[in-house]
Amino acid sequence: MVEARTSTTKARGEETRARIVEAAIQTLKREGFGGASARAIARTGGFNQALVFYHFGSVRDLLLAALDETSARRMARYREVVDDADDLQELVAAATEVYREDLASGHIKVLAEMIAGASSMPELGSEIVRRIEPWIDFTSDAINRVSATLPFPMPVPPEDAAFGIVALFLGIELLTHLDGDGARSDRLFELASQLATMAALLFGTHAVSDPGAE
Amino acid sequence: MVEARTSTTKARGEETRARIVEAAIQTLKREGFGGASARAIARTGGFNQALVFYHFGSVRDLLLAALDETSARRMARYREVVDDADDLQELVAAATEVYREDLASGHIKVLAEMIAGASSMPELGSEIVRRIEPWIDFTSDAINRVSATLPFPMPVPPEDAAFGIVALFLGIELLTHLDGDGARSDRLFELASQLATMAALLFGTHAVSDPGAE
DNA sequence: GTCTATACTTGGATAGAC
DNA sequence: GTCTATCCAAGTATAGAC
Repeated sequence: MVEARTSTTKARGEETRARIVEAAIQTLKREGFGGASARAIARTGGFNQALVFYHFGSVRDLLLAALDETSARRMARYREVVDDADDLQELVAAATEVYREDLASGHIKVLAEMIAGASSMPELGSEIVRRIEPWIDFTSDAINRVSATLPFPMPVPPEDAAFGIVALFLGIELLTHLDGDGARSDRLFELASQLATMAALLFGTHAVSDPGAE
Repeated sequence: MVEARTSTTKARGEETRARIVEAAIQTLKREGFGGASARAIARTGGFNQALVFYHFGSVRDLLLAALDETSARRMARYREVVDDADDLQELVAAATEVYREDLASGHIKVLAEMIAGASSMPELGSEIVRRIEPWIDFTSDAINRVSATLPFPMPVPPEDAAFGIVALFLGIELLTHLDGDGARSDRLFELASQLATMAALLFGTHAVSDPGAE
């Protein structure tokens, strides 16, 4: 069979593809949407500029592939951490942990750059919308799950709260990477954690499943 | 005196300057940071591309001037509306009103594009930080003022809350202009308003100035 | 699949005429 | 102060050699 040779070639191609995507993510993180040209990405990854077009057809499509990749990676990680959170306090703690990782991984930065960049690239907006929906759904599900442990019905529709939280994460990312100072966002998460604890003390969490509250 | 002729020339220059700044704001709104080239801005305003460099020296400096202009305009308007708000409900109502205007005026869009664009333009970040500080201070002051009317001490430091609110506005702007659908952000503001009303019913506002609470 | 070379386009910026 | 013409740098994308 010719498969042996073909699959080796294919494997090399896939490897290169991955290197290009990784370089695109790094470049988006460090130089933003405007700095993420085929040339800049190739410089970052140490490969030839023409490879971008061979493997992805256009810079636009490479950037979307980069967003898909970082999005998939982070979604896996968020699920890991957030699915373990059974009440509001744990959920806030999980969100804090995972957000700190994101400052390093650059996922939210990549997302924010792509969203802002969409204004100057036709047909990009709708592609990005499709890629954000899963995050709003994910957040919404997490809120739903936790709200079931509250002693009173959630005063806000989970979908709206989810939209707000995703927006907040994006905004914090924009501001935090602007002055390179993470102190203010750290304090904000710290604060959220304290408020969650306070809410737990005031109202008692697990009230639904805790017979003592009845 | 030569002043008569000079002042006329100067006036024409100032007028053109204003036209260029206005065109820059429009272009930033519609085509984003990446689309706001000297040529695109000149097309929007119907003037010559070289004027950008004569009046502002560089595109970068024009964009900063545009941010200054829209920022000053919106700050004046925000003060007008927010300074009238004496309690939490009124403050939320004022914020909602003014945010709806911003969707049209494009101020937050311009700000968000500039922040994201800063990653790909050296030395831009620190200039923008300077221009955001007043907004955080303004928000912080408003929170301070309103928190004095609460029957209990604010459980969150106003500066941190202000940072969070500015971030939230930025994030909402990014998401809202992405799919061109303002329904979700509308619901979010609606929700904030309901929560403020709920808080007022539960705890009673104006408790500090209301002798009945003592 | 990867590289070099190159065609073509757009953008920042300046010189010099008006 | 404004316009035309132009230079130069950087970017997208493709052709064709390896």
